[in-house]
Amino acid sequence: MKLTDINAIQLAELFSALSDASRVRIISLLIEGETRVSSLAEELNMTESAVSHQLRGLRQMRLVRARKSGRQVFYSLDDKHVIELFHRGLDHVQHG
Amino acid sequence: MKLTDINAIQLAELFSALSDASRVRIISLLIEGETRVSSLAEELNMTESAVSHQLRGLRQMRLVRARKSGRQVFYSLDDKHVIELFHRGLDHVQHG
DNA sequence: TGAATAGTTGAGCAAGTATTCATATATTAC
DNA sequence: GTAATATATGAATACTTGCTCAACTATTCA
Repeated sequence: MKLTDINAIQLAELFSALSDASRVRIISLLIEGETRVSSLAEELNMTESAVSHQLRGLRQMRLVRARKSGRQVFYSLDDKHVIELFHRGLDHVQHG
Repeated sequence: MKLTDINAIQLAELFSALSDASRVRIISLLIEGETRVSSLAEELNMTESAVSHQLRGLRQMRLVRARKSGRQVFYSLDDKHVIELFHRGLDHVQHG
């Protein structure tokens, strides 16, 4: 496999994006389409602050993108590879 | 996406397996084939104890399997889905 | 203008994680 | 039997992470 240390760290960071149930649920909602922060918070039953903190991490990894409209901020996925990873993982946990 | 809370947690756990650089490197070596603990430790420049602790986690997630031979223990991958996830992730970090 | 709303941010804390170190167990060699 | 080797394990420690709370910015509305 001959993985560089850098690659190992980058891979770990990528998978870290999906290594928390809150982020998994955020990604799953964003797969449906662009969603604003307060809607995410409501659906996930989390505070807006908590959601915002997670979105910041996802933004820094360039996995989501923010679009501001008035005082609302709409988030959407910025990386389709993550969707593929998500679906592969879901297949795995759902049917072996 | 309609993800149950259970599914979200399971997904997060699955991705957690690859969310640490040491584990990523362990998996990458095991993709090459069955390897004993001390070889992993040497190649990864980690103590055998640290490797053993990580292997325990991977074993509990049923991602690796142990085969004992004399006083050595050989580990191999027990879940080919993880290899696919690994390769998808690697594609992503290597060429965008 | 001021009040209300949507979201972000930083500090602080509790819980979780990866490693080290010392010890324990199992197997082999003598 | 004892000594040496390979690995596993528990405790301790340092670090990381996810959340809450309070304060802040930006925008809309009256």
